[in-house]
Amino acid sequence: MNNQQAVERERAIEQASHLLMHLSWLAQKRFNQHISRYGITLPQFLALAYMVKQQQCAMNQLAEATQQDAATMTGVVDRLERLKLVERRRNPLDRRVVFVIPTEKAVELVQEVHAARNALIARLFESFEDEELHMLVALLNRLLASMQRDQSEMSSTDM
Amino acid sequence: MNNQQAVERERAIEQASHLLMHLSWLAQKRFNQHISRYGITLPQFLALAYMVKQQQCAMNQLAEATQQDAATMTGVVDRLERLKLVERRRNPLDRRVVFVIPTEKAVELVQEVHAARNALIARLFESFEDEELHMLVALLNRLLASMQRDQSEMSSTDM
DNA sequence: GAGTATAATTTGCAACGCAAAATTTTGAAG
DNA sequence: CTTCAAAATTTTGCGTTGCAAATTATACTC
Repeated sequence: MNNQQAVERERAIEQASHLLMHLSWLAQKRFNQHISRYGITLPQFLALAYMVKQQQCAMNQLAEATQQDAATMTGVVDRLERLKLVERRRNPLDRRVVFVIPTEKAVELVQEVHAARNALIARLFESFEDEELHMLVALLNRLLASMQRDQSEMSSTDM
Repeated sequence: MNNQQAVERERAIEQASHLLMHLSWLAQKRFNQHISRYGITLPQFLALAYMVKQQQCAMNQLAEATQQDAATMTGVVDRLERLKLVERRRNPLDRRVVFVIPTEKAVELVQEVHAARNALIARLFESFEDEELHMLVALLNRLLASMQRDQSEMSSTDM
């Protein structure tokens, strides 16, 4: 009954907790491994992918969007610049802000990585029925939204 | 029909691919943030948690279980030792191997972190019905298994 | 025009991650 | 018993991330 259900839910939470940690650890290792073949790192790729989607963005946004510290972002963009994957350009309207712009090479790279990544993920889901896959995607979307909400609460309440 | 379904599946794979990357990035940031309050890092915690479960293990196993390089593991264990969270002890039967043993302090720490983490995760799932939560756990379990299989294939075929 | 806020960068330090070399110990073959 | 290859761990060295604190350049406000 009610009590029984509460116990079961708690057990499920525990499992979910462990699963999420383990899974995110493994997934990240795997993604990193995959991306390193293209000569860049995961933080670099995340920044690059966001830029390609936005066409152009300030260091500011970039740091917030990828959840990286501004100081860290400077270093990441430095390395991307060295690799000729991005260009920095000051905003003439407000010379404090720096726009970062992906090069052609970067756009191609991101597409390539995405395609390869999708192939990799497709293999993982081979044993999943269409329905299960869709269900999982829907649930993960909600979880992600929940995490993002949590994150913004965190930063607004300042801990 | 069939074609239609294939297209939809492909789209779902794409979403899943992006979701997994984004989610694992966020989750890891969040876990790290959470764990750093206890004065240790995520790699350190993963090693610690595994040790506590096993009571005792070789550097070897520890590295494999946590998917970290043996050389990296040495450093991680060094720091845990400095924090008095583990002890190193050579195996008398084979003096090449080093057993790592968690201290009392470590056992308590792991429990504490787990409890706090569960509370954190419980908040994330507040809007999930019991049924949805169980469904997600089941699906994630399968995904994890799939990833682990993939991982071992990777290492056996050496890329 | 002085003072404050904002965007980015710099500096400095600790932890990973990983390749390559070195060390210690084991086990097997001659 | 000696020699030599294999195994477990550590060391060395280098690049990247992560983050706190200080700095710089620019914009905005009074």
